[in-house]
Amino acid sequence: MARSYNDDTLDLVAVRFKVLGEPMRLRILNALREGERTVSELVQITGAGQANISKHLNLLHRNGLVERRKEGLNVFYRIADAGVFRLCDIICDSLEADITDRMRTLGIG
Amino acid sequence: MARSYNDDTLDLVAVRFKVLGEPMRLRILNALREGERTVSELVQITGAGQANISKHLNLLHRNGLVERRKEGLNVFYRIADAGVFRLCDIICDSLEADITDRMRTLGIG
DNA sequence: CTACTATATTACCATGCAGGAAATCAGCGA
DNA sequence: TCGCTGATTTCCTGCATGGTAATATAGTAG
Repeated sequence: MARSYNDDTLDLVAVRFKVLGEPMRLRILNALREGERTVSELVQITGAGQANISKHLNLLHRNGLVERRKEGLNVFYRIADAGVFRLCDIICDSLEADITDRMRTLGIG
Repeated sequence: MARSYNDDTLDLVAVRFKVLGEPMRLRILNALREGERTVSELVQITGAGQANISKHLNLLHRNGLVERRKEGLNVFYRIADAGVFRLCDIICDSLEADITDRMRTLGIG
């Protein structure tokens, strides 16, 4: 608790938040939740273009969120930092609390 | 644990990540850590322009991250969701682990 | 009323970036 | 070698958004 944040640290934290602030990247990470996947599999799962997925994976990799493993023609990606899902859970809790609050404010709850 | 994420949920989570993925907004939140502040105070603390801070505060407010209180000419903002700092702490831990890993890879550690 | 202050809003510019198409690279088999 | 496939990279376009200056709004004091 009570960790101190200087501007440089906040910049780094912001970068990571920004990386996670893209629906397609979250879908990719979510698809990797149960284990590693090839790029093609991720393309099929997400329905996005192959170049698009590749670029997102590159970004995720550069930011230490996924790891890669080459095997023949295929490249397998996997979650490098499971803490991501903890972040998502916290946000979901917060979102739910937010909705509950708004409903209470509106007198629905 | 093992919360399920559908696409709609991921979209909402991404929005929140995106809101937090801006250094200036993190600086604002960080400045609010010890208590409420007026817009002017935040302008002075962050060194940013007044319109800029106002817009960021508006966005933070719309997304349920800060609350406002009017008192005369001043508007006081405060943290609405302290979970934000938990998120930052998790990311910082992750960043530190990442750096440690890279140093080990380089044979420094 | 006017004048002043604190916020908010609008208009505009510049940058960043997601997405797609096409070219390129890499690895395998014939 | 050529051909095929998976993946990456490059180029381009359109949209979103951070920053700033100017304007507008709200609240206070005189």
